[in-house]
Amino acid sequence: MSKEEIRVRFAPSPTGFLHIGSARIALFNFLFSRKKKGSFILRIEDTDKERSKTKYEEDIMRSLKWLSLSWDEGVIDEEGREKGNFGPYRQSKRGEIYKKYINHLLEKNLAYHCFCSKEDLEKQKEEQRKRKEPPQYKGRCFRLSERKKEKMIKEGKDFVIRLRLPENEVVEFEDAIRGKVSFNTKDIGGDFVIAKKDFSPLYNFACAIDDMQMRITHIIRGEDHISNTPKQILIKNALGAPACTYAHLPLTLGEDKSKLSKRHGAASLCEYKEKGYLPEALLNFITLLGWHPGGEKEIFSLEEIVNKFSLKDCQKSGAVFDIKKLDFINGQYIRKKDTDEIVRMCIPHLVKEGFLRPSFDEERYPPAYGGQIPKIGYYALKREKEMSYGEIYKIVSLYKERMKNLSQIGELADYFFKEDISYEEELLFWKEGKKKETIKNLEKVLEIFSNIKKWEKEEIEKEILEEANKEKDRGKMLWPLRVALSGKRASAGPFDIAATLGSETVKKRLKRAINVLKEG
RNA sequence: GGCCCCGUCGUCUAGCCUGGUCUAGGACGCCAGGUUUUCAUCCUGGUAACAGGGGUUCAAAUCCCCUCGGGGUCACCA
Repeated sequence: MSKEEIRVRFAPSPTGFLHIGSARIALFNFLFSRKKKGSFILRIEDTDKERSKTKYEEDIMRSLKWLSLSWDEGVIDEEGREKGNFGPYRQSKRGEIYKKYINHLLEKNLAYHCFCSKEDLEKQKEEQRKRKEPPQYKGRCFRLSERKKEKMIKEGKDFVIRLRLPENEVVEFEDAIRGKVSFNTKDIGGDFVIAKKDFSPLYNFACAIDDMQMRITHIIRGEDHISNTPKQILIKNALGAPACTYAHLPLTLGEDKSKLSKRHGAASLCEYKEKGYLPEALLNFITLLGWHPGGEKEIFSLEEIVNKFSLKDCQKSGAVFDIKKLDFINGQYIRKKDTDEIVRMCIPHLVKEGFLRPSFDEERYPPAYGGQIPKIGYYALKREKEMSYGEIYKIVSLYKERMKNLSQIGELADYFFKEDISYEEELLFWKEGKKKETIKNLEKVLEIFSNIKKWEKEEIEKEILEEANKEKDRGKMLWPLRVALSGKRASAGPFDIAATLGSETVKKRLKRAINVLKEG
């Protein structure tokens, strides 16, 4: 490791699924490290034993991998393996390291035991509030005599460890996005707690120690950490650690402009994955949330983004997450992507919705999302027939240009996967079309279909169009045909549907539509 | 409330540092028209913003100040 090496970290706490907002923070760290040819480290901040869960840790890693944000150091897999020379990379495994530094600070008299009870502290704060002073712990226990302190520890009295702060000092740091930011020590709550009685560290302490010990050069994180920064700097200063650069990214906001959270609907990454958003599209979209390279291009590959990336081009104000734009970008990516891949990605959605059942050995080919779907047969449950990969391919390609996300395939193309379709009788009428005329036209179409030799789109189109063009308004024939086949107000084109559906089903649906009209 | 951060179309943003080229550009959305049997796509056009007020200056979205507005944060959580 050379001295100049840029080192950044993403340090989530596994207390929930990976969120769009945190994914964005991870992304910016990743981009910066790649741009600077530095290292990207994944550290798990699991000091909160109550709320940290392995399943969340797994979700975080899986989501990052899904987005192809790979990391060079840190916790690398679900089995708990790690990679890198500055581990452990889970805070829960770093107890000894923290203890060492706490003792060091205690010895140097830069930290001290505090025996004040919660009630005591509450009282102190209350008095300060009355005097209109900023509430802060001014170091009452710092002045305790050595003898008294020893005695209280021996008696087993509860205590915490506090960091001794310089009074009325300005802490200043350089923020790559905002420039100079400064705080006065009197405004940060006084001598704050760095560890509990059992020497287990609190967030700011663990974080500062880790960043120092892991030689992080650039701390890129959300704006909500801006007020933690002076505390962490104070800790590092007490330990004589070198300063590093900070970059506080603006927050990702919900529609109400508050910090994005669960209550703003689908917030976890896996939900977007399940809805059929492409990782490249999501990545492209969240990159644009608070970053812009200038120019008018908006669709970028990860590689292009890395090349153009700069913290200077980051926005200072928060960005509202707009699903409409994500949909647009996702649609662009779906259209651009290889059809085979889109088909393979759509199949799990069709399986999930009960349209298809793999007729191969599921044990051998688990149809997991994103996994490789074999190009062999499926069983269409609602049509009670086998369906080849080729058929499914045809259907999906009809919708490739129409989908905003892959999970729409089921509701959009359901009539290909169901034997019986239903619809309102009136839907069959074109404009002010009459029932009699519609029946006549459908019967005509049925007759043409019965005489078609080659059941191919071109042939069907030629024959039908020839007849339909006899009318001034060919919709009179084409609209009822399309509705009879799809049952929908909006669908793919009638010739595509007919060709894909096959002559038997087409004729059956036409006859049924005619009957519906005659009986209705 | 204290402290901190921020403020260009409804949304994401370009422009701001290094005032004039800005009657403020692009994208999403929305609206209209064209293509299409329908829907979607695609094409064309339109809609809409410098938070407000003071300075500085020949000239301010751009520099300074104030006000207002929004957000973040104030734990023995992270």
